[in-house]
Amino acid sequence: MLAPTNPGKEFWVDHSSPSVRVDRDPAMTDVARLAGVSHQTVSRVLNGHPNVREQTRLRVRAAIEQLGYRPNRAARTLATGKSQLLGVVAQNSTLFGPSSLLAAFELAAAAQGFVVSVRRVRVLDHGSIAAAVEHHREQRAAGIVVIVPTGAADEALAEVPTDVPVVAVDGDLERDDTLVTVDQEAGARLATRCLLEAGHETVWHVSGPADWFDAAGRLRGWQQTLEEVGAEVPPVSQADWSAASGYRAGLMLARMPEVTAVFAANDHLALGLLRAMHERGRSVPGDVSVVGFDDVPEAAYFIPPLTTVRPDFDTVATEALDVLLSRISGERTGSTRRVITPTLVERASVAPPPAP
Amino acid sequence: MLAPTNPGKEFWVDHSSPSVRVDRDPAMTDVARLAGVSHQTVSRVLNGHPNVREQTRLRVRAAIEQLGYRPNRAARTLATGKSQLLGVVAQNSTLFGPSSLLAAFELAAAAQGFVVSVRRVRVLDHGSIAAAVEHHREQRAAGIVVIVPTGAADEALAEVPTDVPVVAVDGDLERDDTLVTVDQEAGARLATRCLLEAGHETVWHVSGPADWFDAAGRLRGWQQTLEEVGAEVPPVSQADWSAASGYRAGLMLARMPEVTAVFAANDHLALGLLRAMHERGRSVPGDVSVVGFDDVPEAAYFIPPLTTVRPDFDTVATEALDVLLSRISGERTGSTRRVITPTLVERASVAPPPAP
DNA sequence: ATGGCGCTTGTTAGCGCTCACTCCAAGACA
DNA sequence: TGTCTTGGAGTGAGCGCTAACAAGCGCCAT
Repeated sequence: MLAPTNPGKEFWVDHSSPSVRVDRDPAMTDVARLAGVSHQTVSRVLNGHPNVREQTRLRVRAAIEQLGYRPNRAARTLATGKSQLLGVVAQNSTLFGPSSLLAAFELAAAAQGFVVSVRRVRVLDHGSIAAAVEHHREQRAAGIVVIVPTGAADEALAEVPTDVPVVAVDGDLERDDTLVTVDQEAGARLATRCLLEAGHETVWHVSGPADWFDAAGRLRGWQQTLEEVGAEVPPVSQADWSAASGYRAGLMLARMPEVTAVFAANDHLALGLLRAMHERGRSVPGDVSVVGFDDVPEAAYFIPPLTTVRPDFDTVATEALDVLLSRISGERTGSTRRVITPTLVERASVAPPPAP
Repeated sequence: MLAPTNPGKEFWVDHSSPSVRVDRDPAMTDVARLAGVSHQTVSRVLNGHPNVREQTRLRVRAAIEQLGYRPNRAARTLATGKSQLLGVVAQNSTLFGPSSLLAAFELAAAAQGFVVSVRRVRVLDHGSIAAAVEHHREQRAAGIVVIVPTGAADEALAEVPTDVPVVAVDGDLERDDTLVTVDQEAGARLATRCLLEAGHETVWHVSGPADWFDAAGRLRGWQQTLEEVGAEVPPVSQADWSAASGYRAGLMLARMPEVTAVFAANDHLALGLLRAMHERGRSVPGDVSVVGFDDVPEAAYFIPPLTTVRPDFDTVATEALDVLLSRISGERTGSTRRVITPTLVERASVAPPPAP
């Protein structure tokens, strides 16, 4: 029985020499045949197994090269039960923070030989998060990173089965036991203190959405700093993260002469604020000082250049990867929290208050 | 031989009733056993095959539910030779355009049941692009999207083997035969004409990096429009995409009183430009009018609000997906180019030139 | 009766890889 | 000389799924 049993699946043409497989990608057995070894030896070469004679190794490598062979990941995943796949769940946003984080994570993961699959959710509700995580579990992802900036997202995460390593980013320090995040409170403290030290009696705050941990943390840090020095805590302007809402808040604040210092929960809010002040004839930093948060690349070119707080998203990403990988390898099992401390970037939007 | 031959691989505990698999995720055969059917029937239910009795279908679904069964994608990929995986090659940037594109693509692909794996490259050189594409081929990606904004990237793409569908985004209209891109020239024409129609004698241009197709297209559109109306074509200020370089260009332009209208190749350049003008005491739009490109969310809150060109990245993404999927299914084979026309968003940074 | 057809279901053979084995030859040591 | 070890290779089973085929059933036309 040398002839193929199924003529429709003839892979080898026997009139050419050497035989050339047609119709499909070369597999390990094809390499083995060409190199005159068994498929197992090919596997050993591919996986860097030590007990292979140098000469054999070279023959196998040559055969791989000649055939243009590429290992089939699906087969490997099936055989080992492990994948080299890392899942990420992120919200559908082009906000600077999340984008930077994602890019840095993808780069770091690729450097470690992992494939990253990103699943975006339109809204941060329970069902969406759960579905996205489920999706990655179906792919047999080795580990999952979930960006959970709101309480609702965090609650969804709490119910995820624990048979696959999961690390939360931007989550709740009180709740998530495996978490990497920026120290929002520390950042807010930096911003607030910077304004107080410039001589302002107190600092006003334009806050991000109340259900975001980032916003809540920045609010807390701001409030605590004021209370520590015995400064009056003015009412908070609620906003979302957009320049538009910063502008609206700014329009109100511009009318109040007692407002001389404002800490905006992010740089885009600060941008809106700057424009409102400008329109209302209040000079920044002459009349009003402003500090932002995020250090977007453009912040240095706002009018005036914005003093802001810079969270190191690269570090957040690499730490998240580090924690995830060590959980995957099983060497870390308890709760692991990493909190990245941001730094203050001083530019030209802060000055002493105007003389009364 | 009822006892397992290998005691180390005992999956079934026979003292409980019904048998419960331990140690591994449930597989199709487990569902089949519980439902009292063959695994093939389970497969048919999962794949929506028509010829399954309703009662059987329900029994299978109940068993799936009870066991918490999730199909193993790796096994399916191996068996079918096809994956539901779409690879994306993108540069490591947090620029607004690429980020939006990526997010929109991921969302659209997920809606179609595809998994998206993103591979970032640090630099857009030949080797990096080739390696990233190769990586996706090794994953047996069903199709690949490559964002190729520069000539070097495009050259690398030209050498990619064609056994997997590839669509280029942001590439060269002259070269790539499967391409989705924004009509940069049309956008630039819109911007330039808008300034000319406001009464300016000519329009200056701050250009993006020369090796980017986007930058080259915008430059061409600008130049052609000026030539069409017989306006003088002033020298171009070369820049990269950053606000910093826009600022530097702006500093020069601010010193030249004959400059009354500037078209910046993107919004960030325009932002830097605005600050330079502001610092040098040239009012926008009183003395100088400015138009940008991209319509970043903050553009409406620049000082003054920026008139700009808006490319619809969502459409680019969905078109790219559409082209890719139709190539994967084999229904489209020839060259397919889709060019998305941008629109002008008029705000407050354009006005007639100052009276001489 | 007999054959054929449509519907439903089961059986079997892979997909390409890894893992746990076995096998063999060449030394080391008693 | 016999036995044990060790490096280098091969063999066979099986990961969980799909595709192709076969088989059983009831129904109709012959």
